[in-house]
Amino acid sequence: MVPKSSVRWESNHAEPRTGMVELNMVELNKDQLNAEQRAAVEHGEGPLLIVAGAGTGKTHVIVERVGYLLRTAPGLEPENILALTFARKAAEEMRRRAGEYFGERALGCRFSTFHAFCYDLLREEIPLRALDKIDQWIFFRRHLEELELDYYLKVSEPGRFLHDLVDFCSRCHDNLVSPVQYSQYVEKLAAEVAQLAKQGRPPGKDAEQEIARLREHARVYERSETLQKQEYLLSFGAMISMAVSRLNESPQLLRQLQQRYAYILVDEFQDTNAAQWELLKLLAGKRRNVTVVGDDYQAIYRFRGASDGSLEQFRKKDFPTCERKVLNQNYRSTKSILNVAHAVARKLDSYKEDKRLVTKKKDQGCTVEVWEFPDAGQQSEFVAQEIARQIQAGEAKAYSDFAVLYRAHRYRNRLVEALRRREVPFAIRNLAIDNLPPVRDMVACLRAIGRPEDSVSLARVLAGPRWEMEASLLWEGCRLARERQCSLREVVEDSGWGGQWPGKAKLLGFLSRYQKLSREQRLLSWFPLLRQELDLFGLKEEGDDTALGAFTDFVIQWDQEKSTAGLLGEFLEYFGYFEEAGGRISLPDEDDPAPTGAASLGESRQGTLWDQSAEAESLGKVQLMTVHGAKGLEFENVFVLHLLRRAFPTSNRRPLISLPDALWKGSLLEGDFHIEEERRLFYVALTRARSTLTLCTVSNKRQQPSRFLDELRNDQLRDEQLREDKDGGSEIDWKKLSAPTEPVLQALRQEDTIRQPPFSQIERWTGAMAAPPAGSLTLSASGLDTYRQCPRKYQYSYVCRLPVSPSPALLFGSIMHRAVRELVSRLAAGRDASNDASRNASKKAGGDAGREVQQPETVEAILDQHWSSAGFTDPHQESKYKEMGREQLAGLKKALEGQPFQLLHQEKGFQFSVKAKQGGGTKLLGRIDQINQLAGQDVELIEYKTGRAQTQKEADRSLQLTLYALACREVLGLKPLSLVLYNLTTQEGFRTTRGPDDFKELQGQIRQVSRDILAGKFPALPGYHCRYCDFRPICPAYEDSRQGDAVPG
DNA sequence: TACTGCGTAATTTTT
DNA sequence: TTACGCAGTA
Repeated sequence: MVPKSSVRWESNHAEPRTGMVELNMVELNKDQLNAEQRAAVEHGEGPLLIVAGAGTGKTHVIVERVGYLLRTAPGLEPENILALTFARKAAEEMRRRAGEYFGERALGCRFSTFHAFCYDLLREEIPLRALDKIDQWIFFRRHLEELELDYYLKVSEPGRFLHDLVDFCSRCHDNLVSPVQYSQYVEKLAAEVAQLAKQGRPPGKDAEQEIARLREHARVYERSETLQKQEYLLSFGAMISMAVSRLNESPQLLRQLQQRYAYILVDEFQDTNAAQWELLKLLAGKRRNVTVVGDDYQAIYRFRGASDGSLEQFRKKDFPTCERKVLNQNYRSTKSILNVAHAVARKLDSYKEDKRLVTKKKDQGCTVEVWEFPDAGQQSEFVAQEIARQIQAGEAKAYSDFAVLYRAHRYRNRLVEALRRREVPFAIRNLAIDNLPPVRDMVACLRAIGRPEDSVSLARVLAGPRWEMEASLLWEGCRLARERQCSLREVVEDSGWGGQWPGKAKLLGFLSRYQKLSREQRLLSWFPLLRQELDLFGLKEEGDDTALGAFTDFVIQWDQEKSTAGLLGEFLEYFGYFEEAGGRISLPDEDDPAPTGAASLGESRQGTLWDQSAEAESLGKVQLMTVHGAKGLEFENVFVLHLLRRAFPTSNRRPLISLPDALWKGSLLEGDFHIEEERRLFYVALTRARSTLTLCTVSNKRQQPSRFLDELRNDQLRDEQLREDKDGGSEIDWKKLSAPTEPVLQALRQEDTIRQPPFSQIERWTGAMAAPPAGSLTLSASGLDTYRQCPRKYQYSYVCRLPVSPSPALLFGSIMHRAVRELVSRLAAGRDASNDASRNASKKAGGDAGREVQQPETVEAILDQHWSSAGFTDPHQESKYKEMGREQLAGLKKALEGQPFQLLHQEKGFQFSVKAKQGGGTKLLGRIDQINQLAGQDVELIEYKTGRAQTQKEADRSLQLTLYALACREVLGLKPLSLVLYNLTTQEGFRTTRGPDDFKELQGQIRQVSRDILAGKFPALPGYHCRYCDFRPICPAYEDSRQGDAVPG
């Protein structure tokens, strides 16, 4: 892994750099252009396509061409040059270099991203505000009712499909499909379907449903666009498409721009989408002085709308007269690395022989290594160990010479732990700070102030040392709140409670002081004060400032750009949606100017998470980032982590709502385009390395190496056999770590003991609640289920008894249970005595009472009688639920009408004990919805479900049903011959049975769970269910430990 | 060649 | 919760 000779290009960097990663080719002096580069730079008029492979000086050529044009084009002023790219940083970097090479005059050129260019263009006319994806989600969520969702509405989770809808709209913009055009497309289809029906070929229900679904897309797109326009909001996609519209509508403006921008240059052209492409053609006008630079192999952004084959299209379709220049002299990587990269490129559809990269480095460089590990833990340990070793041995000079790349952020966590253990400094690009303890403390504090009913957040706050509360008192308060069915806050405010608690007055004063402020003043006016006060709590640790600074910026931005009155309540609503939409707050880069008034608030973002001595500082930090994040960067030594099946390449996930082919501009996606894109991503990863490249993978029973590695190995074998093309084969050293090395073993041994992230105080307090008093354990079916899903959730809910407000879905369920009970009892009564089943039914309907029960007014009346709005916060959601309730009740009635039944019990409570082998027993509690008599002691149990329709399999496996059947036999002395799980959503009942073996198994499970509970075993079992868990604000599984610093630059 | 059932894992990001 | 890939079957 040691470079045989350390070829260093950065002669102007005598000292090791600290963290700062330069874009490639900075090192080349402007006069050092090779022949191809020079030809590209000195191209005259007309369209020019520069196909520039990785490390061939792409950006350098653009900047040089800007300089060349300024020097040579007669009468050309800087403002006549427009240089466009995609990332803000890339645009800034171009501008910086142009200034550096050609002086101040060059700064007069326009260096911009496509988005910024369009945004500015549109804002010249109307003041607009940009909406990112998350904010667009929130916008949709707030206007849910106006969108009139039907197919895409899930009542229990109204935001469920909003990302899909937002993505769909965005794809329309990318392809310049307007709401009208989409609607026309749908109506044309609808007409065709209708035509078929006329011809006596009924299209079937599927087609009708499909049309309805498409119409819903059209409606959402049209409505959301109208609403956004009304509020002067602009999504990313709309920036481009609206700019194109504006240019089309205003020939004068277009002419003006065409005259102004005599030369247009585009970097990373392979990432353009149809809309950007159209914009470019418009701006280029008749002069067509467009220079585009790109590399098909590095097109990795099709998932966000970039069209396929932009470079080919440029040449073949729109600018057939263009000149094509290929840059293939690579200044970055060793020959070994390029050989491996070539082996990958060769497999691409867009492969072109003339693009083959040729290294300018003189020696071969060291062999590329592929390491296979028995598990992911050892993989991370190895990488961390290897980096530490190379620094210690002097094989590498600085930590900042290392980069570790991964496909997705989540593969980073283990590595972070491993690096930290070895005290290797590292920096993470795009680090989200949302789940860091100080930020969570702050959010909990804001919620405790603004939402008195939020007991979970208050509990987190109360655990802070400042309030001098004992853990036992907190849990006593929680238990009391549950008993009184009130919030923790109400208990705390009760003057008769907590007399022995010294900090009580201080806490109440604190809460009421900020509550008053929060109702009267903008959040921003008192937020710094709160932050300062929290600093005094004694919880502050190193690095907290950095994270809290980023959160402060987030609040500032919200206040200045997104809020109306700026009050806390509005912020909490916004933030709740922000979290639900999956929003992340990232650390800002240190070289960015503070976007808002952070400095004026006395903030500092300079704090680092690592207290480094000056000596350590000079070694920089290992760079951790995703492969996407690494595009455009280069590093001396690159590790690529986790090259596994299903991890890299990932498995394909196509969008839920796709734009029809007929509306897709640009070439259609053909073949296995997902694998193609992943392969290009792999290519990008490989070509980041200058001297050493190490690929890591894992192989065991469940995990297998990536197919990309298989391909490399097969290629190598084939080449060795053929020996025809000495340079063609990838020379890779395949290594396998079968037995962990001693340092790795040591580290793994340490893992359990050291891995104690600085969780919030409440985590320690929860430990005090470990064991409930022995011998008095009571379990319900839901308690049992909860423990099995996540023991920690059980602890919060049943042991600590933290009060939580029931979710709308739960409220609906309990209302429906009561309503169903009434309906069933009326139906049963109606059958027995066919007179007064319904007082509300009109007499005019006449006939027997059984029919009277079917009158819709009765359903309405029953539902109204049991409905309570308490707990529903969203009126639209409530009315949707009520609508569902009506349908479900009506459906049930209809279903029951056809099936006579003998009602024996309703809501029948039970209680019995399961004896433990030693010590006391466990008391089981529950209530059975309905018991019908079949014959004699034979009965049928019915359990109603209002949520997602359960399946036969779920009925067969349901613990709840087993428990009820057992109770039925043990307590009621009845024989449960049949158990029915009845779905009110589908009016489908699944019938199942339980036998002695099932009861035995259940009792065994109950004993096991009881033992674990009494032993205080409450590990958190994180999973998808965390999304819906009330205890997220205090759960350690949801809390990141502090991580590395943000990458500057 | 489809279908069905189970186990596993849930991207990447532009002002 | 859901959707995909893989293995086993009609």
